[in-house]
Amino acid sequence: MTLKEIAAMAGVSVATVSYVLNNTAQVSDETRQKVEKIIKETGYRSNILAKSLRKNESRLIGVIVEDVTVWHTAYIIDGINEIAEARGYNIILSNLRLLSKIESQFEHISIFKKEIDKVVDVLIGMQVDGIIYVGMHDRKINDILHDMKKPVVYCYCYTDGERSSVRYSNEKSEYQLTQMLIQSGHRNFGVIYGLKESEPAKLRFKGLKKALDEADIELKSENIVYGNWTYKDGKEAGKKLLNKKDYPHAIIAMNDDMAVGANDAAKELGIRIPDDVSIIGFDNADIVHYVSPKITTVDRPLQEMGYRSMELLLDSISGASVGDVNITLPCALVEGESVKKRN
Amino acid sequence: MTLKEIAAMAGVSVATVSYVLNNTAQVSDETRQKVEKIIKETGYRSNILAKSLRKNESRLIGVIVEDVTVWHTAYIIDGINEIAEARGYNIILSNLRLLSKIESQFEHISIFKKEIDKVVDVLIGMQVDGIIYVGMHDRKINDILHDMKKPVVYCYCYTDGERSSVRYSNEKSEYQLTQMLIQSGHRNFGVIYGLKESEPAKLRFKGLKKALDEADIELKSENIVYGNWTYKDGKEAGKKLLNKKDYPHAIIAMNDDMAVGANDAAKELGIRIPDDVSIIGFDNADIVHYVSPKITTVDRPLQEMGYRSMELLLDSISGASVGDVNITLPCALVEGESVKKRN
DNA sequence: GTGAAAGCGCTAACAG
DNA sequence: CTGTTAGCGCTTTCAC
Repeated sequence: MTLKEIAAMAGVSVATVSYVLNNTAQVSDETRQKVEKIIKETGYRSNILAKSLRKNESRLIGVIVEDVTVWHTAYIIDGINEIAEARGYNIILSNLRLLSKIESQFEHISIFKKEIDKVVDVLIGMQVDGIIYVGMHDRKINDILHDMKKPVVYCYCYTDGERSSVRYSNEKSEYQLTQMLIQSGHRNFGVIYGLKESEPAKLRFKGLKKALDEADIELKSENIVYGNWTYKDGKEAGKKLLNKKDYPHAIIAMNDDMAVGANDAAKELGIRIPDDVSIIGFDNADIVHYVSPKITTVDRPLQEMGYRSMELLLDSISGASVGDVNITLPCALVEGESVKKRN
Repeated sequence: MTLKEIAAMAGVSVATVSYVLNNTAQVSDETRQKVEKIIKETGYRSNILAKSLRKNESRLIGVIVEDVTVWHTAYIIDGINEIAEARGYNIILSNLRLLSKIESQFEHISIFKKEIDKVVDVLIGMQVDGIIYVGMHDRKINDILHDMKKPVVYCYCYTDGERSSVRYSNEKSEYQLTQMLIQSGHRNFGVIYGLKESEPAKLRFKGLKKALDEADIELKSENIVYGNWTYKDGKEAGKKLLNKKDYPHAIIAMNDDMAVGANDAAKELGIRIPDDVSIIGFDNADIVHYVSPKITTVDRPLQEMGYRSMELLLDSISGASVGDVNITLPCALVEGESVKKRN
């Protein structure tokens, strides 16, 4: 079914049908009804490709995700999608599948420039109005889309230069969690640090250190143990921290997996959580709701990051905003049962 | 940049540029190099929209997912994506976001026919070559896309009528798990059933019953307890099953969340897993790798379901296959530490 | 109010 | 080997 056929059936010109369809000119009631009837009967749907070509705007957004199976990605896509639906945009999803391609050496992402270029080529070929790039780790990356003339927003990562980005606050969230522990009466701290070189780990440390410093609390260097974000490392770290006489009474694990590991370590050592030791995590992973006691943690605003990314992009597309905007959204405390008030 | 401009710069006709670009006619080396040079210099990318319009094929696949945040969805998308990339197709993702819209009353999905129609309208308008519909629960649904003339594949759900589908085997997998328990020497069984009306639950029950019947093992009706797939329900069910003298020595939980709940129930009752009681789950959820002991379970071939769905669809598009094909893929046993061999 | 016609960027006869 | 040209389905100016 094409416009032309509808026009023929209705005995009017293609222009008139187009007017009716888009409400773009005055059409007599009689004609309008005639045309609408035929459209309904035939189930005609206009060809968006042709329309886009003619109007030189696709209402298509390219979403490049580093890996769709990294669980935060789905929630960000969900957020992007909601705004897209409301504003009449469609999403082309490009999945780089970095996880299976590079395994753990994600820092060498620049190697994948070629693959990304390929994806971008297609997206631009599809005439997308803009691109959102969703990272699989929160970190700074090279502006992979540097030669993109159209608006770009980085989400769950960021880049140098004139590019907008949407992230969550690592530093502030860990700062607040730590403050909460301090206010609960804790003074003797242990830290289970994430991957030493990782940016979120550094930022989270900065946040907790700030809170401790402000309260004049010393953090002994032997009470800082490093792990690689995994349950296993968390358990080992927990044992190191807790298997000594003067073990810390509050453990800040930089993510939930490690917090859960430490929790299990405590159990094995016969140390009660939260009565003997309080533990907090980060991320609000599913797992914290299954373990006992539930681990107190912090929830990243994933869906919200999707909303904001899309809004930023659309503003940029419509010209409502220019230049780069860097948004850092707050995380929300999720209270579990792993923190004890001491007084 | 358009073909026309490139042609002008190279001093040839648009046809020639098109020939070079698509390798669709013999072009002299001299001309080819001249054109290629300009293309490279200008970074020209052909307009896929225009090409699709002209060729009347979009190489676009519509993927409708009931909810992208239901975790299996991401893996299926990943699988679809991999094939798409290899075969030169692009994915338009439509996310119905049913989870937030209907919460638990997903059986009333027909209400959402209107929303789905809207999505399909857009997809057809985009001239997609076919559609894959990814369910959030494994079940039979009305053929929501009944008036689609183009190929459709249902994934993680199915429908009546001439539609292809790709699923995993509930019945056979539970059958095999149960056989494994029987071979390990178990004879006294308990079942933690999922939502009574749910299809996977019924199928899984059918599978386990078949294995028990074949081995002439009786399943006492008081040893069947129902839950709603949640950790909490699993824990309650576990208590019911285990808090009596002659408790079963092997518990078949119909999913991992409930298995983990039952595992915790056992712990609270001082019953050792797997020494006193063996437990199995279903789904290979993340959680089973965190708990102690690791729960033996079964992994659904999610990525593979994505592959097969896409392959089926592409075969149908190319005319390589006609009629509906219904594929049921096997699950893979994931051995944990929750099953004891008794002899 | 309505229609004729140009043209968005591209492909593919067809002619030379 | 290369160019001319029609036309994919649509919007939009301009005329009537």
